[in-house]
Amino acid sequence: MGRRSEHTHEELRSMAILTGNQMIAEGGFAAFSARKLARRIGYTVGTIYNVFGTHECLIASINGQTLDELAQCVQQRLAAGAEGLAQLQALATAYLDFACTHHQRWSALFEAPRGSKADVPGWYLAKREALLQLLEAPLSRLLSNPDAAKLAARTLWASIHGICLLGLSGRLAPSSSSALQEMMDDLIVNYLRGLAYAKS
Amino acid sequence: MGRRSEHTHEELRSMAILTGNQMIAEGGFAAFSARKLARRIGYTVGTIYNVFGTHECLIASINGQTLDELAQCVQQRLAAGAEGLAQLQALATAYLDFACTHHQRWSALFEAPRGSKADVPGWYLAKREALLQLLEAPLSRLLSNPDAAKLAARTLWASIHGICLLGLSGRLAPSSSSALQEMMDDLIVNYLRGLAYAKS
DNA sequence: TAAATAAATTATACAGTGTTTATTTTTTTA
DNA sequence: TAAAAAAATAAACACTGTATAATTTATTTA
Repeated sequence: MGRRSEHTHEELRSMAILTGNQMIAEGGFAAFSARKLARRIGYTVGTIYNVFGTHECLIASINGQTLDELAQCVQQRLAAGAEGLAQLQALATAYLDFACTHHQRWSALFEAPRGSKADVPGWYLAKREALLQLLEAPLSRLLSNPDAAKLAARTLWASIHGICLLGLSGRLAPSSSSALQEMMDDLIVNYLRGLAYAKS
Repeated sequence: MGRRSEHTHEELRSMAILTGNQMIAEGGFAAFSARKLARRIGYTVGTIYNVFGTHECLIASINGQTLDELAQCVQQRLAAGAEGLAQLQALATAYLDFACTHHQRWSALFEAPRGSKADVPGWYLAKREALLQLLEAPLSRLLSNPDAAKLAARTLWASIHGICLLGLSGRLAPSSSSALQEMMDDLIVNYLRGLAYAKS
């Protein structure tokens, strides 16, 4: 079979991203392969490589979709209108909730074999940076010093991430959802209280 | 070639673990494969499977060695005699230093494709638990409530881990060693101060 | 409209991988 | 010395990502 023109380039692209995410959601990152994906959308590996170029870029595209949904989830919860500490807690909770609900897909964000630093697409880095900004904004309102806010955002971001990662991968003793929620609150409440008392 | 008896079972075991760690240190987890390992120690894949049973168990054995060295590193720094906050900072610094120095091997601890929860060897879980205990001990001395100490240990452990992971994998904007050290101190100092003021 | 060109899809091949099985060689045992 | 057990290999299986050549269709050109 040769050229068929049943789907445009963009259609193929979104079909692949959708199906890829389904595969990961069903069987985890390990259950994903370009060949299986191609078979599921009724095409061949070659077509996949025609559209995405390389395996790494294919995965980045699939994970990019997950990042988008994650960002949307967090942003939505932020719009609920909490302020200060409560806002940060809401943010962490939203992140944790998403990671729990879309366990496999969220894990896949970090299971992609990392090649050289440069071949992660720029638009993917931008999506990640946007998420970090969501955390930095409320911290800037809480802390007067902008540099301190930047540092606090990165520290909190990495810590929140660590709790999710170790918790959801079962590398931490009690990894029930509520136990993780408790750790999240513990982290944010105490870290922020520490920051507040640092001024005096 | 059949049986040769040039090396005992235990010798083969340690040869494989040593060489496996070398391979990971040189080219990262992606550069590792059972076949290459076998070739490097002058044997065949079959022999590797004879000794370790499965790929997952082989990797657990290699990573177990890394965990041992990590624990030794941390314990050594703990013996330096700091107390309280300084002791926790020393612990985090030791962890970060090890992760920096043995970047690839440390990363490999978390890059192993995770199968079902049950097929991680029990002795491997024990090694991890021992590391967590190193953190819980000084916290127990700092906090009167034992449950609070347990929670604090897990929260801190996961957070320290998150900073290392995101930092060393380049998923955080400035990932220089000193920047990570700054984040570590930021986390520990403020989190503990928050805990201290919680009592009053 | 007919021919030439470009584009998309597949088929095929290559070098890997983890894993299993049968086979061969060596050592130990009886 | 003969039989049994152990250790190592070779070969095969079903995969994987990737690259290239061949084929079919659509588009453009003459």
